[in-house]
Amino acid sequence: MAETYGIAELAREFGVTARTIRHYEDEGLIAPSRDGQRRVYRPRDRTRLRLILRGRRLGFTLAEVREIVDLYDAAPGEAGQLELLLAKIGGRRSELEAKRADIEAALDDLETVARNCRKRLRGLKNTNHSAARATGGRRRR
Amino acid sequence: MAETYGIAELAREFGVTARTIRHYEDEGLIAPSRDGQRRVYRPRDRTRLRLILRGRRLGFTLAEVREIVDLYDAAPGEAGQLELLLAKIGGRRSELEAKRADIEAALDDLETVARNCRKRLRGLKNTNHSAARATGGRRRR
DNA sequence: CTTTACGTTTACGTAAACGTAAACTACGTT
DNA sequence: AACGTAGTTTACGTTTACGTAAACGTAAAG
Repeated sequence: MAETYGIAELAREFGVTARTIRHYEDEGLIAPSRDGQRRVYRPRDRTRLRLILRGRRLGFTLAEVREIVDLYDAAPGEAGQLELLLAKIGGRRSELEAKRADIEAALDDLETVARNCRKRLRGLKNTNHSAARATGGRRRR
Repeated sequence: MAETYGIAELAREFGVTARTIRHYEDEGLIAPSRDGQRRVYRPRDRTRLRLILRGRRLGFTLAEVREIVDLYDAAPGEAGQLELLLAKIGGRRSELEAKRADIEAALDDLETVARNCRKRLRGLKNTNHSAARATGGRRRR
């Protein structure tokens, strides 16, 4: 067991460049172990990278993403720490729900435009058909 | 009627700076009318600004946002145009749905962490209670 | 008449998130 | 021995999305 990955391998899998992954490391979002000088990524790092990229797709900054992924491997800790962690999670959840609401709204808006669009299309087709039967020819007025 | 707004007014309402709004204009995302040199925003512009900011919150670039908002006031057009518009809308809808899926996944993940967290909290409390009754004192081990 | 509020353009500055290139190492292959 | 592949660090470059400052105009209020 103990699956490992090279940086190029990981980069290919996630469709990013090695530079990007190294950048995330510079920013403290990921911390692969090393075999001498070479970075060695393990499943745990792979998971983190997945979370990072998902965060980025959702428009979070790297700083925000770091805070989010850090929630995932917070030490077991004592009661106070756990409650603080829960509070942070609650905050992030609210943010995500707000974004989801934005998305729903955007989808609704797009659907409205699409409906309008289809209606006009039907209008056009009917007009063409009537005109075709009435004048035996092209549209035009 | 014909409600109008100054740039500062609009900025306050949406919690952005005037600079930001002007920048959106520079980038061709909004085009207020003018009273001499001054920008005059009308309800239509206000709506566009809302759409722009929503797009930004969802992590779209200004270039993407422009393409999106442009879908909203595409000219009535002919059949071909309408179908192309519908196709574009379909594309954007897919993007939004992908983002929504990302959000759902993120929410699920957070919920899992929270559940674990609460479980450990309950564990701690029970340990404390038993220890308190058994030893009349603090936890530890 | 000056202050205050709001507005304008122009232009340089900046933070974030990488891109890109250089210069080098190390390993397995041909 | 030369080559390809994968990796490393260092460092300057670039794009995006504004921030910030300068210098100025306009109009109502004290």
